[in-house]
Amino acid sequence: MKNYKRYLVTSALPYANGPLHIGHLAGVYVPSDIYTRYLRLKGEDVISICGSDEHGVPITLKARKEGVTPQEVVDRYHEINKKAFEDFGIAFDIYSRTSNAIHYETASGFFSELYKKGEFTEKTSLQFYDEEAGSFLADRYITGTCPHCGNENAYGDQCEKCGSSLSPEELINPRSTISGSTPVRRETKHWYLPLDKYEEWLKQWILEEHKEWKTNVYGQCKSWLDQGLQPRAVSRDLDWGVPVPVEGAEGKVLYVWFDAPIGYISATRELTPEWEKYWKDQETKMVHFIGKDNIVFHCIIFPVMLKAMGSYILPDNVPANEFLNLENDKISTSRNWAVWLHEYLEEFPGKQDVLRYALCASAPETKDNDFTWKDFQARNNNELVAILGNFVNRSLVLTVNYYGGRVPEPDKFEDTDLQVLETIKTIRENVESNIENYRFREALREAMGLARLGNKYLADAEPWKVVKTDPDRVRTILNVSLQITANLTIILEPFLPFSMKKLREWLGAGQYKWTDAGRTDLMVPGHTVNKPGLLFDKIGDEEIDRQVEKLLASKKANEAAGAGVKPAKEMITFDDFSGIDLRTATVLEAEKVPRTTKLLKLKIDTGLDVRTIVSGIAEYYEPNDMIGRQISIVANLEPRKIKGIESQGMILMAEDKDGRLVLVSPAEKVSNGSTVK
RNA sequence: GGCGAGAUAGCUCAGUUGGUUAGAGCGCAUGAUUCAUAAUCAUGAGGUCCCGAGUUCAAUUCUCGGUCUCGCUACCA
Repeated sequence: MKNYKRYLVTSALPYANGPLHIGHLAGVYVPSDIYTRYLRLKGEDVISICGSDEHGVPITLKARKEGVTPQEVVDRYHEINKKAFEDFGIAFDIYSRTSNAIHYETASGFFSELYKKGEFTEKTSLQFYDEEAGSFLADRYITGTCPHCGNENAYGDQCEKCGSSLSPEELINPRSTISGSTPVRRETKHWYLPLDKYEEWLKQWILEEHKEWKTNVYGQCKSWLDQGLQPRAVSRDLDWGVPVPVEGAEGKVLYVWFDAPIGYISATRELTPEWEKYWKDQETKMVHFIGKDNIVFHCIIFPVMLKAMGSYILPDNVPANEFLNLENDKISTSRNWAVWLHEYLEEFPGKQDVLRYALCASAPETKDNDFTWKDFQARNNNELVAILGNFVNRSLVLTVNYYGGRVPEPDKFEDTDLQVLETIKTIRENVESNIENYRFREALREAMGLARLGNKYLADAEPWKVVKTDPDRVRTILNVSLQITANLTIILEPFLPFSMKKLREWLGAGQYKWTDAGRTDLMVPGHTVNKPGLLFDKIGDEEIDRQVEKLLASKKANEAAGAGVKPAKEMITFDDFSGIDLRTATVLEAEKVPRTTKLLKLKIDTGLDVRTIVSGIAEYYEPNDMIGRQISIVANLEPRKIKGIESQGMILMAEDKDGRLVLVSPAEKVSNGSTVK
């Protein structure tokens, strides 16, 4: 393995449209912080970079909805998140943001340089502009008639019927799917990063040279590379973001996924004038900590950007984690199903390490994982309190009781003592190799093994008994216990920084280095230790129940507040209503549309005729369940081709807030073709 | 529907380049112990290693098919 001179650790930039929750922490920030703290403790030259990702469409939408500017939205969450990270002990060297000047300058410069080098493909096109919605339309927001097969509902990028690849301007009679209006053509120019040009290089770099990447990461990269890469637009028509620094590019900004990773670079520039040695020296090891949803950007797109620049280094590894669930349900910001970091910090003051421990111990490293408050409580009470806190307490209390807190001079080390002391080194090595391979769960388990070892040592040596017969022996036993305790402050420091600081204060110890772990003379005879407090407190059922209730309450509040219930539509006239021909009908045949998940093709008897309707209900109704059923339909809806099948009408369905669909049927059997009013 | 990842003790996870009794931590049971926040230590019980077929002397491990979970993607007037 290559020896590096310095490390550059990046953590995914949290998107500044909401507060941080435990999912972010477990997936990205706790691991990256452990890694960084470990490297610092080793005395490595390491910087840890993060910041708010503040551009992109969702933020402009949120701002519009709240009637404020995008800047106000990002200011709000940037402050909340920055403070929450600090209070939680995620020790970034800098937490920057992509709306600041240095980022604009960096991102702009990055683009310009690639532009000058001719790395971009430029494409001027007449793009469709929706005047009602006031924006350019992405390809898939446009439908129209396919020039090849005449399918009236081809998409801007592809015709689903004949399979041909299209560009929106080829469509005949285009329509905006946003407003339904006919879009106008406006000339617009965009720049594309030709990922395809780098395909062979990527294959070599990832598939051949980085077989050690995690299977989820490697597998997803392979899948992208096997499918073949397409040029990817790096600009967007939008007024929120870094302006494209090219003449004639007014009203265009850098695509947020081009913009955001450059944030790592601008944050580094903001941090240190020596930023280039972290980004451009082959002896720097760069590691990106991210969640699994970001793999393609950090493994394909950003590396291509860096490679195209020429002078930049590439990530050595991208340890992407899976997702964390909460109490058996997906974490959701909009449904308020989350444990918010800023709230946790208020409700569990001084317990940063407990959450750090719980999240690391069951981090979603290899598959999605579930966080439960019960597990959190058990981790605290049975592991932090019972194993770690207890051992520390035992050795310190005994020392205070027997020697007034003075570290005893050891008498004679017996085999058992030497074995225990020797094991510390083994544990250190195991923790080391696990951390360096991004296996933080296992590393933590190993590290806790030292506290277990301590408890066992005390139980076997029984100083409280021996003290009556052989006081000299007890001096050795407690000396060994104190050496174990001192070693704990080193080995657990990356995981539990707050508690280990406290423990070092009790020991009256200074700041050790990682390489001190394994030493058996950390506690010098004669040195005085302080009377200990409790390293961790038990967490009672009431506290846990309160959190669970809080979650359930937010679930109920959501329902009560009608979250997910769509706002009322505009008033219509009776004439408008009577223009809709609603009827009852009976399903005669039903089958799944091949190669789709949701679509059923139904043949129905409407009383007027027998016709075909395609409906997206396959996830809720089996074809067999549908046959013979009486349903309600819109009979005079303009026919539409779906997956090449003409759908002549629409089935009425009730859709609840979770998207579940239920048939709206007559309560009793009526004749087909009965009008519904 | 396509692609990727996962499925191993009650819970959270290791592991097996195919080979006799599949491991750890926590929980649970029993015993020991009292320096310690009823903490600790020892012992033990718990597993058709997702299902089916195939290859093999031998499969939890390899191959094929399927089921379920998650992500990306398609699609849902």
